[in-house]
Amino acid sequence: MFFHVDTSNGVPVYEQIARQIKYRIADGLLAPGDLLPSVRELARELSINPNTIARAYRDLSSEEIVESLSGVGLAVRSGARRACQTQRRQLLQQQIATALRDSVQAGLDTDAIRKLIDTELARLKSPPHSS
Amino acid sequence: MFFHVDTSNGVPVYEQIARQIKYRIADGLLAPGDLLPSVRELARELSINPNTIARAYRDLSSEEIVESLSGVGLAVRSGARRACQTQRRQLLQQQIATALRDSVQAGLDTDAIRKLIDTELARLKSPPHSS
Amino acid sequence: MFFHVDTSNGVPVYEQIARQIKYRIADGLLAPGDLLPSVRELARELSINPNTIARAYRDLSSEEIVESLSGVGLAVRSGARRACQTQRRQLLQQQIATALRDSVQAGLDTDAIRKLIDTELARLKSPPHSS
Amino acid sequence: MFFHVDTSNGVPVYEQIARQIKYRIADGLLAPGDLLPSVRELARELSINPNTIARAYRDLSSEEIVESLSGVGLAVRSGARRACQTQRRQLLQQQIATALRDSVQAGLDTDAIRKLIDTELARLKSPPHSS
DNA sequence: GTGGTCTAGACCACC
DNA sequence: GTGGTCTAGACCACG
Repeated sequence: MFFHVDTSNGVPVYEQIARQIKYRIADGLLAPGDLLPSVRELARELSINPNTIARAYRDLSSEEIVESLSGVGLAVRSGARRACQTQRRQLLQQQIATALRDSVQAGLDTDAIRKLIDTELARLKSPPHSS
Repeated sequence: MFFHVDTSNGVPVYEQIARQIKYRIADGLLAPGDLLPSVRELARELSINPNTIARAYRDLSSEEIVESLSGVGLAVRSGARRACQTQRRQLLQQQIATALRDSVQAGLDTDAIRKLIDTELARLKSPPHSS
Repeated sequence: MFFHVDTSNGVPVYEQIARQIKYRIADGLLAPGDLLPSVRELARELSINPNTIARAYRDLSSEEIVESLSGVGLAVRSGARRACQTQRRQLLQQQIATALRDSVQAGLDTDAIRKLIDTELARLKSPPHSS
Repeated sequence: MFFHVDTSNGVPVYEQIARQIKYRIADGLLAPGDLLPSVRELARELSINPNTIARAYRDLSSEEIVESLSGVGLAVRSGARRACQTQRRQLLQQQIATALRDSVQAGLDTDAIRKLIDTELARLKSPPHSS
């Protein structure tokens, strides 16, 4: 279990963790019945306070992505994959919608927006030398 | 001065205001030498805490977009337009880049992304019933 | 704002608080737009750690019962009353169903169950001398 | 020995098991002198951690419902039936009392409560399609 | 002033 | 061993 957490980008750590777990579930890397890494283990691994991990796990629980098997750990629930896929799609869709809406509201026309997008897509395919 | 503020989208109110002022400057609607509305006037107009307006203005000042003419108010500085245009482009570019990068990282291919974008652009032109 | 918390009955404190707030909303004692008592204030009043109150409030937030007005506090959301009423009804219904099911599973017949219920209802109307 | 254990209803598994054994004793299905199934046998049968069974048995022992016959197993004690019947009644009575008290405290009147109960009793006799 | 995040560490129930 | 609750206190963003 390798996660990437960036403590300095504004996004709460517990949310980064929850999100990455959801992505793994969406991709089938974590299948229903699989156990999440234990709170203490993941905390040690990421050098993060166990409570922060627990917070991420609690959120996943209350979203019914995982369920707590008392004394055993947290297991991915059966309907989780589909839910995670849906969530991811909605999240991206909303993010794109916001970016586009802001662009329009900032006075850019459709052509200018498309140009921006093309530039970025091209850059993603062949990432620049540095920044 | 009419601004659209949305208190429930996560973006700080002061930043929404500062950004919209920058956009107006970028478009030439606010020209160098023009005065911003007074803090208390704008606060009343938008039904917003004056501290919030003050914070937006302070940010604009420290970014050297506007300058304080003592006893008069805050005036758009001479080099502001160019700076605002640059900032706007960078901001949108970064936002779009993030959305696209996240989409790619989530496993969507270029075609799927373009499809999403087209859907959203169409929706922007003819906004849906409610949603 | 008076709440009754019992730290020794197994039910988590944060849940007792959240539940009592929901009941107040269901009864209209807290109307949409009303602010909850501040975390620190309620913590002081109940002699409870602020984090515990915050946990209750966070749960109410993620259930969309209340919304956070940045820098202002937590306000009851518009659809909250109905949701709280529904939740309360379901909770009680489930509790009663469980009690009845357990009674049946324990071998009691319908008449015996009804007798138990009548006894308890009578006791509720005229509470006993001591325990 | 067939038991119904539900790992997802909050009630500890060991308590569910202990309780069902008590119910059997109360009904005379397990008579004084009868042996409980061995820990490992019951654990295998229910696909449950042996520690959990052991915990249930330990509780029954310390409540003096069963006694350990060394080298033989756990046997139901002579006074057990009466005690189990009393316990069962008290347990159910308390559960029903709690449900009723909560209902009253939530503002339901006696008629509404009776209606709820009738609905649930009817449902228990002819269990619904699924739900 | 407000809520939100994170850390640190204690204690509990369950398996 | 597991997760869950609670306390205590620091720090931050927002109004």
